[in-house]
Amino acid sequence: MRRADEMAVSRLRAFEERCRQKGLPVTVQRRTILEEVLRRDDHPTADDVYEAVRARLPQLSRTTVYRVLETFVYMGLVRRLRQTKAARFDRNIDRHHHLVCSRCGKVIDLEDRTLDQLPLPKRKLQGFIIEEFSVRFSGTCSDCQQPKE
Amino acid sequence: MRRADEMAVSRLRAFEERCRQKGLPVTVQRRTILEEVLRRDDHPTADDVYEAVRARLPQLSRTTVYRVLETFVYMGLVRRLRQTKAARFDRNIDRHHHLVCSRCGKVIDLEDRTLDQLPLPKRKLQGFIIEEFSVRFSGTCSDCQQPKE
DNA sequence: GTCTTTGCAAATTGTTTGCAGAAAT
DNA sequence: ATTTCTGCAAACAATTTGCAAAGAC
Repeated sequence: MRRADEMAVSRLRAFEERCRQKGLPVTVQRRTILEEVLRRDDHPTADDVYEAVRARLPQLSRTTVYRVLETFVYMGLVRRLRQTKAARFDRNIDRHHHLVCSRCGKVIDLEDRTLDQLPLPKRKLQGFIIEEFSVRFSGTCSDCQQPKE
Repeated sequence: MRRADEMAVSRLRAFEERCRQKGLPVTVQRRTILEEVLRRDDHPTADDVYEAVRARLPQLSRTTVYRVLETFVYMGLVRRLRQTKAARFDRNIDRHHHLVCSRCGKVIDLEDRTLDQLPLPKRKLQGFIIEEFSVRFSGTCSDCQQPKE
């Protein structure tokens, strides 16, 4: 079993655990949507997830996908990104950074221990209580560098 | 004349200059919308700008605001932020960072020379040609820390 | 006069809501 | 049995488009 699969399995267990704690039902939709999001590293939009999961659950509605993803964000299982017009969902909840292509909107994860160690400004910055940070690099991805057109 | 006003005046001149270079007409709408955006440091949405400018140009349409802001982004006069559901526009085009309130969505600029000096990863990172970067801190702003409710 | 922009209305895209029936605990 | 979820239809929010008239150069 690959590393990524193991991670997904343990995250699915954690999900069921947390549902029980909070009294939330574990439904097929929730499990299937979570599997899909954990499987992907391309930060799918709600609609991407909908299209992908519909293959397995044909009666699934777009509304449910939105609602379930919202629940996952609330539970801290996935993260919502707003770098592009449609929100994208990120299975990676650890501190990490992003490369965003300014032409096609593609978002790629960047793990970088050096960046992670940016000192979190000592607690209050302009009255804010800082909880997280991440660095966003923007530029042109390799696909978008090609086309002369 | 205050510092900010001087900046706005020179930016308005730069705008007219660039329009001439590119053969783009300088219209009342464009000048008025640009004045409004340069006046504000609160990253207004297209709709905020529309509401504000409508006081001076009552016949202005929302469509025009969207189109004009798009043109400004294209010309490099302002920057578009997508931290919240509706896009916000930022008059500050120099390298800077943001504090984003995770409750109310407010975005505050952060100037920090130390952060600016993060070494831009040497040219190609995962095939990307990096052009810019910025650090985004998220947390709870002072207004949102109060309400017990 | 020519070319681009503007305003309007309508279409699109992304997301949310109300409600009745279905599923999970 | 109780509570929460799901699907549907419809509402809503943000943004975009087609087209004729108006404005800038």
